Amino acid sequence: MAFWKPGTAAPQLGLERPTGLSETEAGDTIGYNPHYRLPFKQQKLLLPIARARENILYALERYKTVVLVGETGSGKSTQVPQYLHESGWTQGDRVVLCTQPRRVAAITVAARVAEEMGCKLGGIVGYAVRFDSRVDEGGSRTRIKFVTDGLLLRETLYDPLLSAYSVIILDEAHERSMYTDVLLGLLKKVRKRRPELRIMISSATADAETFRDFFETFTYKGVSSEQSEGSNHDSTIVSITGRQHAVDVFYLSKAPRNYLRSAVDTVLSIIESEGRGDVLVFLPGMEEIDEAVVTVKEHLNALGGMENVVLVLPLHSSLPHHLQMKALQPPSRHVERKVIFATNIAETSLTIEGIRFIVDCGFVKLPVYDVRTGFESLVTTSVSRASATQRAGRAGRTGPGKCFRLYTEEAFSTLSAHTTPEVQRSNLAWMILQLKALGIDQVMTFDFIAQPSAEALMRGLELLYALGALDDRCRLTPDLGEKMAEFPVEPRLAKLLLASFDFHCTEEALTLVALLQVQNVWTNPKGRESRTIQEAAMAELASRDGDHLTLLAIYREWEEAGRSTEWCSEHFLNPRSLTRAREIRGQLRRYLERYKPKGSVFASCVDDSEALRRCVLTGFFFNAARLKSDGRYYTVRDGHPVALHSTSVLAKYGAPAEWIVYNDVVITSEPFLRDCSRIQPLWLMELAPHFYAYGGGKGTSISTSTNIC
DNA sequence: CTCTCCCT
Repeated sequence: MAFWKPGTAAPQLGLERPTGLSETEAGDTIGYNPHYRLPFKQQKLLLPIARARENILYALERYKTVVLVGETGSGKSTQVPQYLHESGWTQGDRVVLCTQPRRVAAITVAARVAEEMGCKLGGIVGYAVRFDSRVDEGGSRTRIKFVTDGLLLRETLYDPLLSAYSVIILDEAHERSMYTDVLLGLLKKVRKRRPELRIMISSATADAETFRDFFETFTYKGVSSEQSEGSNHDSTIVSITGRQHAVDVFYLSKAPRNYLRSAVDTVLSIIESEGRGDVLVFLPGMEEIDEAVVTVKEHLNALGGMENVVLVLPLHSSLPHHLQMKALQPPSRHVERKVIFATNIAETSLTIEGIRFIVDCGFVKLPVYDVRTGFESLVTTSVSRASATQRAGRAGRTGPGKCFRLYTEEAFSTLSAHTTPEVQRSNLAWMILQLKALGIDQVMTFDFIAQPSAEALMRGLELLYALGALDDRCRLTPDLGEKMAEFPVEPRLAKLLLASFDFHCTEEALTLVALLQVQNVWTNPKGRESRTIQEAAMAELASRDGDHLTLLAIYREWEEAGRSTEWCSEHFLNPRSLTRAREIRGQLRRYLERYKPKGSVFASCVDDSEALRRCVLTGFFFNAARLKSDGRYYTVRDGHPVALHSTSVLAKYGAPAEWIVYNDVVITSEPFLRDCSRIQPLWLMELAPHFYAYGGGKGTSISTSTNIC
C-alpha cells in the first residue's frame, strides 16, 4: 500500500490484513502475548493493535492531536512508533519521539522495538534517560527515540520548539505526573508555532476526553465528536479494542472494621478455597506490609507445613534490590502459590507475572503539599476509581482473574474518578522556574490541563523571589535565575550549589546535594539486635554539627574504603544509593564547571563545618527552627511546632541544638524534621537579610519579613 | 521514635 510521507498529499487508505488468520486469532481475547515463540513478524500481526493500525495512521494524517486509548498489553508503546516509521513520519531527518514516565520502561521498550525491527539498539532505534543513552549521535541515524518525560522537559530548554520531532507520543499520560501535565501545556503552545507537528497522547483509562478537549481549538457546544466527524476539529480519539482477560470483581457486603485484618483473612481464604494462581495484595505502606507478612506466615505455620508451600513476600521501594527481585521472580518448584504484599509500586512500576488474584484494601499513601505551612506530608487516602481499576487489571495479564475489594460496592461508587494530578498537590517552585526559563512569564495564566491553585503558585513565586531567582517584577534574574533553571535539581539545592563558590566548599556541597537526592542511604535493619549495631555504626560516622556533616563523613569514608560493598554492609549503608549519588555528583560537577564564576575554583572546605552549614542556609533559610524553653522546636517562619526526626543525629548525640536548618519535613504523628544541622541565628540575618529581621525587644527574636511579588 | 512513587 501507499504510505504517506508528511508534507505530500495523503494517500488513499488501503486495508492490509494478516493473511491466514481468522478474526478471533487476530483480535479479541489476546492481551498478554501468548505467541512469544512465533517470529516477530507474525507476533506483531496478532497483537490487538494491529487491527487499529490504519485507524491510527489515518487519524494522524487528519488530526493534529490523537488520543490513543488502549489497555496495557495492547502493544501501543512498541507498535505505534514502528507504524509511524513505516509510513514516512521519520523521513527527511525527522524523528518519532515516545516518552515514558520511567527509566526502565524507556530502555526496555526501546530494546524490544529494536529487536522487532532487527536492528541494533542505538541505531535506528534509540533511547535517552539520565546517565544512560543510546542514540546514534554522529550519523543521526536514530529515527525512533524513547526518552523519559523528565528528559524531554529538559530538552525544551535547549530546543523550545522540539524541531527534531515529527510526532511526539506521550505514553502513560493518564498517570498525570507533573512532567506530563507541564509537557501537555507546552506541546499545546508548540503546536501553534509548528502546525505540522503531531501529538499523540497514549492513555490506558477513560480520561481520553479530557485530553482531547484540552487540545481542541474548535469547540462548539452540543456537538459530540461523532457528529462532528469531518468538521474542523483537530483532535480525536482512537480506541484499541483488544482487551486483556476478564477480571471478576468482588466487594464486601459491609465495610471492614480493620482493613489489614480483612486483607489477611481474604488471603487465607483464597489459599484455602481458590484454585491455583498467585496473589497480589495492595496495602498503603511498608509498616502494614511487614505486619501482614508476619501475620499470614504465623497462620500458615499454625496450619502445619503450609509455610513451605505458600511463599509470602513483601514488595516496596525501600526493600533492598535483591529482595525486590525475589518478589518478581518465579518461586522454586515446591512452592504452590506466591502471595505478595505490595505498595503502589506494583500498580504501575513493577509487573509481576502470573498474578490471578488481587486483594485491594482501597487505600494509598499520597504526598500532599500544604500551601499554608509549606509542609509536604504523606496522607493515607482512599484510592480513586481509576486506581482501583488499574489494580484489578493486574490480575488479568495471563488469564482470567479475580479481584477482591475490601470495601462495599457503594463505597466504590463514591470514590473520586481520578487521583488528583500531581501538579495540584506539589510545591511548584521548580515547575515555575522551568516555565520562566522557557520565556513563559505569565505562569498564572499558563494553560494547565489541571489548574493549580493561585495560592500554590504564589507560594512558589515567593520562594523563587526569596532565593533570588526572580526579580521584584517576577522575571527570571539574568544570572542566578537562569543558571538555577538549568540545574537538574530543585531550586533550593541549585542555589546551594551556586553559592558554594562564595563559601569555598564546592566539593562538599556537591557531595551533599548528591546524597540529598537519593533515598535510603541507610539500610533498614529488622530486629533489635541489628538495630543496636546500626546505631553503633551511625555513632561512628555522626557529626555533632548535624546530618549534613554526617552525610559528608559517610561519603568520604566510603570513598576511602574503595567504595566497598562490604564496608557498606558493616555500616548498614546502601551501596546502590551511594553509587547513584556518585553518578549524580559527577553530573552536577559538570554543570558547575560551566557556571563557575570567573576566577573561582572548586575549593574544598575540608574541616570547616561552618562554611558548609552557612552554604546550606543560602538555599534553605526558609527552613529554620528554634528550640524553645518548653523543650519543643518551632519553625522560625511561622512558629509551627515541629520535632526532630528520630533518624537525625541531632536527636541522638551531643547537646541539643537551639537553632537548626532542615531540608525536609515528614508528617506522621506530627511534623518531623529530617536532615538537620546546627546553625547560629546570626547567620540567618547575614545570609537572608531580606527574609529575616530582628524582632526587637528582649533576647534573640527573629521575625520574617514577608515580601511577596 | 521511622518513607507512597517517580524523575532531571
